[in-house]
Amino acid sequence: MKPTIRDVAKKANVSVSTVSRVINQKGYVHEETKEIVNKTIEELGFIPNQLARSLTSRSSRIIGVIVPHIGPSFYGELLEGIESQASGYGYKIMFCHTQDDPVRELEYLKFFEQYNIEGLIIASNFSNRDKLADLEIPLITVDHILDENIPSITSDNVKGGSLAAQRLIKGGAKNILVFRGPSFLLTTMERTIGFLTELKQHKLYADIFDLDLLSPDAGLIEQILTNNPQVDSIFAFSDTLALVILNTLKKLGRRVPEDVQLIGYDNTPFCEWSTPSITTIHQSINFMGKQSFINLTRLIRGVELEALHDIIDVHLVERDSTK
Amino acid sequence: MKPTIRDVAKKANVSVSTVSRVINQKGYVHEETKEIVNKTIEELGFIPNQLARSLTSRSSRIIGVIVPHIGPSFYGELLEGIESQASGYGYKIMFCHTQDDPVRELEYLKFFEQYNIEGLIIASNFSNRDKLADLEIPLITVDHILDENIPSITSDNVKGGSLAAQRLIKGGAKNILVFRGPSFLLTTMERTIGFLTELKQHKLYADIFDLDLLSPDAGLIEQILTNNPQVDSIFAFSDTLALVILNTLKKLGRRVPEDVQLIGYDNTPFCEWSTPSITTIHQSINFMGKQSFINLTRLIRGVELEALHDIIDVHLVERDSTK
DNA sequence: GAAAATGATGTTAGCGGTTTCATATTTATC
DNA sequence: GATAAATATGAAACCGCTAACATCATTTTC
Repeated sequence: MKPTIRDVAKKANVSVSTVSRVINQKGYVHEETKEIVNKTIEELGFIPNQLARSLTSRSSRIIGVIVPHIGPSFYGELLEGIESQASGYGYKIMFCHTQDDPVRELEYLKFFEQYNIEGLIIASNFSNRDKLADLEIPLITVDHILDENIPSITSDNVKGGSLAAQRLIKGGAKNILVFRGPSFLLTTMERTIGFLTELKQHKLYADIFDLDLLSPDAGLIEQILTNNPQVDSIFAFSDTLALVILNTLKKLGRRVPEDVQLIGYDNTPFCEWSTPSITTIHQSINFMGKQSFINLTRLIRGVELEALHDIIDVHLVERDSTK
Repeated sequence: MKPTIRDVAKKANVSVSTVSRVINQKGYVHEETKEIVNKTIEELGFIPNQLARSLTSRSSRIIGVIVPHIGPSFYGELLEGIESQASGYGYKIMFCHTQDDPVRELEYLKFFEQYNIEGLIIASNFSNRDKLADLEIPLITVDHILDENIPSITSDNVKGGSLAAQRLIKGGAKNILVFRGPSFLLTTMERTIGFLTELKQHKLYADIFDLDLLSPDAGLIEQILTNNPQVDSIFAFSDTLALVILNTLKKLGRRVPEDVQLIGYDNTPFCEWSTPSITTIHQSINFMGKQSFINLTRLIRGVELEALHDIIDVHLVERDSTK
């Protein structure tokens, strides 16, 4: 049986409240007593039961994280960022992946409530927004903005789109194609706006196609590229997408970047390993994770946030797929 | 304030134990009473406090998962497999990533103990093995075998090595290079054994180099390949590695698969998108995650495992990088 | 129809901590 | 030296829930 605070108290010949004071470094405890208690804790290998502590203190030291999935790059890295920051603050994270299923969202929300989580980070496109309002726990969204009033950490997608446009224009873009993600995503819209605005200033425009960012339909891409023989510049909204496009271009005998320039998004490692390597927009995903946790702890402590919506900078990574 | 079981009891004009019986569907409750209680629960939006439940029932419904990191493919997918299975069983997972740091391992172990986790899945090469023995909670390792007596789920790495060898031999392999991971990993050793054993039967052998599987040193690879102009077949222990090798080969003007055949490992999505696409060994990572959770719940319930060490099958995925 | 079994419900003692309050001992203040 | 303030400790209530036990009504059994 695990030793409890009472075991420690008995062995150290003090009361449980004294032991509690020592553990929590709170209230008056004589230096000598403290030493005895600490020694006893050590001897017994006593580890306070966080579940019991949470019951009285009302702080579980657990935060919930909701992501749509984990497998491919983005969310895994985000999760890693959040977790590394959280552990430094003595918080544990409980995560779940909803696969964008509204029913699962609700299930998980209930789970989280049962465990008295102190805060919640949502990195998925949450459907049950009204339920969130009832939740009454600090909440922050990452990579999405669910509501004006819910604090968020997002990447500067407008700038990302803008940077991509600038780079393609610099390379002499005339006939431009955009392969973007689903249009209901905020990130998609923002990048599109940034990109098109920049083009407009140079009296350019682009044709836009909506695709799946993670497992793009290679056949569709081939068809689009075949139908657009004149294209000289492409902006893809994920590196994965860029990779498939690159491959298809090669297949069709178009040279990159000589015939067609290509820019991806995310700066995933394999951009560097393709031939040619892929120019891309770098997002500081890990940092976004860390920052979201930091802001969440502010909310938990009731400290005002510097900005309700925190926008993390992006930058262009020049490689060989642009002129 | 969140409603408690007492609030429900008072409003429904019953005792707390009756409410408890209704919640847990345990013991005798009159059908009518049950309905009243359920209705009251609904009205009040009562959600039982799992922390308090855990305190008495001694089951936290939390399991811990330790991975070295999450970012790139393998562990993210594993985590996703574990989580999807766990949530179906009403378990929540708490995870941490240790970055193979022994100090962090211990910190996390303590964290987990505080939360009375019911079981632990370790997917990292755990250093503090003696501490695990003290832990007294069900434990399972994935992708590693820490100890003869600790149940494990691993991939059939010997077969994986063997399959790769067979395929390369089929393609006429004569001069073979192996780019593997760090030799202290069990997976590395097993694949090596499987591969070399198969070669030996055909009176072949291979030169072996140890590299980093996730962020391989491209310069070193180029050097090795330059020093081995006669090489006609390469087995890389990760797809990432294979991709870098592929790229380097192209750079050196060697054709794949005509001059050099290449086989990767893992079957990550981008194998399909490179030119040529990469032949690889498929591991059922998600399934391993699920299976590890299922076996863990057996251990938690005290049910005998069918096999202490469960080995998950692998298979070859033929693509264009082999002859 | 009395004894035994079953159904339905309540009372209460924990689970392992925290925290308030009471009490006792020092130390500081005028 | 009396009073106030600071230090040190313990007893006990409580956090929200479960579960053992007690009680009483209703059936079943012979």
